[in-house]
Amino acid sequence: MKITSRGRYAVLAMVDIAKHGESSPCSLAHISIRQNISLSYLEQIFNDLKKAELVRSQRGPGGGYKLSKNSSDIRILEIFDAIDEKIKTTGCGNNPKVFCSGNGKKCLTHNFWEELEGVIGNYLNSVNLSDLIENNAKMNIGNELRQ
Amino acid sequence: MKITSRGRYAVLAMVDIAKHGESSPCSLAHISIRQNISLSYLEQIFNDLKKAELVRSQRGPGGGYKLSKNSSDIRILEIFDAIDEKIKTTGCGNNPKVFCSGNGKKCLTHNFWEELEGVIGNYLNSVNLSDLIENNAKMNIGNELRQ
DNA sequence: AAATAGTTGACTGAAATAGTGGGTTATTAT
DNA sequence: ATAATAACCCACTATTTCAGTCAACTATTT
Repeated sequence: MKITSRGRYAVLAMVDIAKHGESSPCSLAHISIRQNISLSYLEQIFNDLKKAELVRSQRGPGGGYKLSKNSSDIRILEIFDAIDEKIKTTGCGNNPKVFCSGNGKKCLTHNFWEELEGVIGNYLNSVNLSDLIENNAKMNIGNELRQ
Repeated sequence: MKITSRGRYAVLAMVDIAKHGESSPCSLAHISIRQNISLSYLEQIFNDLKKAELVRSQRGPGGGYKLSKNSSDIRILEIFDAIDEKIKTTGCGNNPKVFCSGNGKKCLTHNFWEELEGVIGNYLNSVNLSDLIENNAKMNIGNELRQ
């Protein structure tokens, strides 16, 4: 169970932009250098981020990308959705027609995996870009569940 | 971000055994049929589960695997650990020497990914096999975080 | 002795991941 | 105008991981 580089880069690049403020657009070339991410790879990722309208682009010299809304209004889950970083814990992908076992019935663990999916989704939805800049990242949430 | 078949199968097979009770050992052949999992694949998985002492084996006719402790004492996280299903959200694997950026410093998002790792780990640690049999799987935990 | 069932290790096909590379188009500054 | 910049777009590839197969061997029970 791991997060892809694509997912990590997307969030990292968005934080980079958010950190730079609203003043002028950030070029991918700069992000690439600052965060040590391949430029071409960034281009692919930002293609998706733009389609999802999380960023706006500006071409030409001095151009780059800006957030399309306030950093406190962009949740990490939105970024995941934008780049199609799926949270997929079940084997059947939750398609009711071809459930886990293939016989149309949920397997013994299906509900559990769905719950896990919910736990992860809720957390990703509870953190936004400005939280990450403050670097507190809601440090307390995980502990509420500790036994 | 997804769980491998290996991880899903391991938990599913363990639930299968737990469900069958303490009476007689479960053969992998039977689990294979009941849960629709390749036998050879199960063999590999149980090799690890045995090494981690989550199950005990009995060879020969009538043999198979039994849980090594009470089903309520086996947490899902233990199963993940046993088969080396890592929860790996950071890019650097949390090795302090080669942190995210390669320059020894944590990237802007490092702490966030670690927190996510904690959230997932806590959940997996809060559910045991007997919870899954009852199929309630602590249905309420995910909702505590919902906003 | 035969059947059962665990144990072990090597091997393979397919898919996903993580990039690379080259070229095109729009915009700005000189 | 023109040159520089930076977004945009598409095709391709190497590597790794995943999922599963196959074959041979060993221990135990009936």
